[in-house]
Amino acid sequence: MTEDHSHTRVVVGMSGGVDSSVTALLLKRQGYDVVGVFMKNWDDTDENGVCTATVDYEDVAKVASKIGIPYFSVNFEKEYWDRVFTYFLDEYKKDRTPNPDVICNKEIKFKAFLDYAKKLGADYIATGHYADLRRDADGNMHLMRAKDQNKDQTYFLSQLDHEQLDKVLFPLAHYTKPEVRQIAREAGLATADKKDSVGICFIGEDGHFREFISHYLPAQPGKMETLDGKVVGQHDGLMYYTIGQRRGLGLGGNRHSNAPWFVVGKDQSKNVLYVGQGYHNPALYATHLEASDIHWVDDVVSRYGTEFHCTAKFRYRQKDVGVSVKIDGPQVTVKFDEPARAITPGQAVVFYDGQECLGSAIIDRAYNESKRLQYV
RNA sequence: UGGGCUAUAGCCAAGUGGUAAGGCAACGGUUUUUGGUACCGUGAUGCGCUGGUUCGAACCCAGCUAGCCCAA
Repeated sequence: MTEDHSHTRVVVGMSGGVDSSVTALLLKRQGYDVVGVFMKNWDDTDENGVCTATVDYEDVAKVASKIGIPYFSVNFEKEYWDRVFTYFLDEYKKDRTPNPDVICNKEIKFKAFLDYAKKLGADYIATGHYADLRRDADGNMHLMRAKDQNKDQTYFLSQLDHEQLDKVLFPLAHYTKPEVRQIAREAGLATADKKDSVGICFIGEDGHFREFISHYLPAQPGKMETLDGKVVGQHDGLMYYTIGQRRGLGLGGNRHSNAPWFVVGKDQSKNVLYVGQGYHNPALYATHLEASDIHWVDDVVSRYGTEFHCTAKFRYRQKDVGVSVKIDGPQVTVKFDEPARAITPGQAVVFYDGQECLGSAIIDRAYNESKRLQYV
């Protein structure tokens, strides 16, 4: 039996990429009243007056026309600047490594955009995220990993709550990326073979990370030292480096070792970047961490109590590992079953119970047994 | 200014007469809705300089230059 969705309005966040294009297509085919909306969150007009968002919006127009849905764009530059970009800069000022996309989803795509869609009379919003949803017997929505485990994006959605998710559809939940592209090709969508976008939306894909931040924050060069205090080079500013980073140090091998160098710590008060050789450098391994800004999709405490075992990942596209969680008010302590590498302040620690994404917190500190690791 | 040692790509470093390994860095690419990581690819017509021996030298010889060590 096919349900009649013709009176259910879904506003699709269309980025001009293949994923959101197919999202709109699938919903249209299912008979929903689909409206495509392009979110403009950043003014990326370059010195030539060309704006890549314009190109993306043109792709949205082509796809929407092909599918046969109305479309338009909405501007969230102000909200994005205030809620995402300001946070982004504040974190870098603290020499931490923020994850703006997690906040963007929380504050813009599933808040500002959701509110906006409601005003348009939307029953749901939909995005091209690879994630799944499951409603339990009590009617509460749960965030689940996508069928395509390789593309699963629940990491970035981990700060949403079930009330937000109640109004969301993820049509790509059970499709793999290759299938999505195939659908797009068969439907003749202009974005079928468009390259996936990567990188922070406001920085672009060309890896101009340093140059970009230098426009907003003053860089303060200093020394690179080994943990035993030997000066081995100069750094361009602590904010440009993240824990576990290899490239960009410019340090070569020496008579003692030809192993690659990695960032193994920072000391903001001394403006020193600590570096060490070897991927498995002991200074990169932690046994537990402390995090704040805890956000649970559902009421985890009533389900598991304040102490429980689950799995977690500390960076996107990393396999999750077993952890013991202890919640203490606004703080959470996460102890790893096995030592974990490059636990970085500012990044999200995302919790899972099997296929379900429970929520996340933002990492503040990492420890190796009783010793706090010097990471900021 | 007596003796000894070493001088090979940005940094380490193989190679001791037959036509320049490898690692690190750097650069390019793949992966990736964060920054990264990982993976793949790219380097010396030349081995401190100048001569010599040899069919042929980074490798042998001489001189020079630089650095290190030991004696003073």
